Amino acid sequence: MSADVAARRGIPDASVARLPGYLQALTNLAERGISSVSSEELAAAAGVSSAKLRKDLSHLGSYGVRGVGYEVDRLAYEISTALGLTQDWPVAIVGMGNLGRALAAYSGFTTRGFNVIALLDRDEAIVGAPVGDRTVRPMGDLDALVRDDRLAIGVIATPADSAQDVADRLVEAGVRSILNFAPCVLDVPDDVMVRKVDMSTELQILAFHEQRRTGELDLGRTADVGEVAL
Amino acid sequence: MSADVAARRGIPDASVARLPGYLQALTNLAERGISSVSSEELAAAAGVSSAKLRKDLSHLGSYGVRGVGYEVDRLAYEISTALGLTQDWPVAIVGMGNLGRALAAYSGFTTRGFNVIALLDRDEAIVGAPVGDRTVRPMGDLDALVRDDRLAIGVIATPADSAQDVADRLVEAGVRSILNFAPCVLDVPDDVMVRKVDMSTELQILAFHEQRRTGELDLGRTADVGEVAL
DNA sequence: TAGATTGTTAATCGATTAACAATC
DNA sequence: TAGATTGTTAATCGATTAACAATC
Repeated sequence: MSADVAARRGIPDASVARLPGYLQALTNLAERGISSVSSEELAAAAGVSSAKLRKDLSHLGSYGVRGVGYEVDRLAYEISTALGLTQDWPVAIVGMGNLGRALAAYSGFTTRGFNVIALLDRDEAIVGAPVGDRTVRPMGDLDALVRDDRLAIGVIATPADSAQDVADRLVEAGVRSILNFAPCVLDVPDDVMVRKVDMSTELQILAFHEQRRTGELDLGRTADVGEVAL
Repeated sequence: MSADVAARRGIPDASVARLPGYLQALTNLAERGISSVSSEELAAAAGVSSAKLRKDLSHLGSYGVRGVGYEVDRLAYEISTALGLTQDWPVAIVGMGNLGRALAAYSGFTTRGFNVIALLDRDEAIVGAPVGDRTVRPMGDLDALVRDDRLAIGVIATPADSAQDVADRLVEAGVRSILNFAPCVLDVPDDVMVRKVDMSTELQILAFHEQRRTGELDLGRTADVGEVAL
């Protein structure tokens, strides 16, 4: 199977998840005026092994030159294309609490490939209020946003207890990609993709390893004590 | 090997990453007054398969009852213990921009298992300013925080270009667990654990699938065109 | 006991890694 | 050509899944 066909078929999820990191590293190199890079160098910049990088890139096609490396601009373009970032995706943020406001102000959103076209909130008391240079809109605007502005991605920044309701409304309006910041599992149809960002989950994973670290001192003593009866 | 020993040895990373989700689902059930749950029900609540749930829990020990299920409170306690959440971990947030302020106000941080003991910023112009009911402190306070307050986890909420510098200072002060919100790779010693939360990475992954979805209409036509020569 | 559900096994699947032939 | 580095192969590793014996 040619690389071209591989690119059209499925790129492994694990590879897709690393492409943004490569793109970021390449953008960084370009800003520093570097025009060519080896897999070894790019892998180091992205924090992965060079074998993994080359394997990942091989799913996109063959854009390197043996003995030389990759042209930074070219590879960045190819990854952007693969990720679908050559067009701007309209994004709406729902929930104008602390987090929602921070996300609305976050420049990373508005840069490459995304365009925050609306801020919404369920609470009528907040609707109409200004947030940055935008005005908070009611949930009822969702249908029009999907229809008229091709809204594709919904960001949920509400508390957990209203997240499912917001998700239902997004799906009903026709949004099929959701980024969920609320600490809860969303129930959506199979054709809707949800990705979750959860800070407390990440902290808990850190706590696990931190505890393991401090607990290690005791292991030598407890390891041969034998099993503890239930 | 007994389950007890398995728990003391390594729990697979993939399992550890799912434990917070189980804990969340269990907390939810407890709040709704449900005291017993089967693997099938809990798995549905956490959004995983029941086989995966049972396999994950088996790494912790044997806390279910065959033919009955799991006691909600007991299992929540065991997972909390495994994750190291029976103690409070002191956390410092570095970077008091939009995101840092939102994180400082985020209640999810202050609840179960974590305690935000300090907000810091590199910028002397911000140091001393109030954020919520706290005062922004200078980076120089890090050593004292680690020494006197057992600071264990550092949250980096700075722009990408100062994140590495902040990470260096955290490591120098003795912090070995870092949650990085800046969109960049951090270079740290092997014994320091970094987890990354990156919203634009998540958006880009959504864009990939969104693009694939809309591109699917063309696949029937292009699939049998044959290979495109490089 | 009969029914239900866990904990574990073994098979499958997908991802990672090392090594190297291809080739610039 | 000689040196360097890609793209790919094959081996290894770890994670997922289905099935079921153990047992409440």
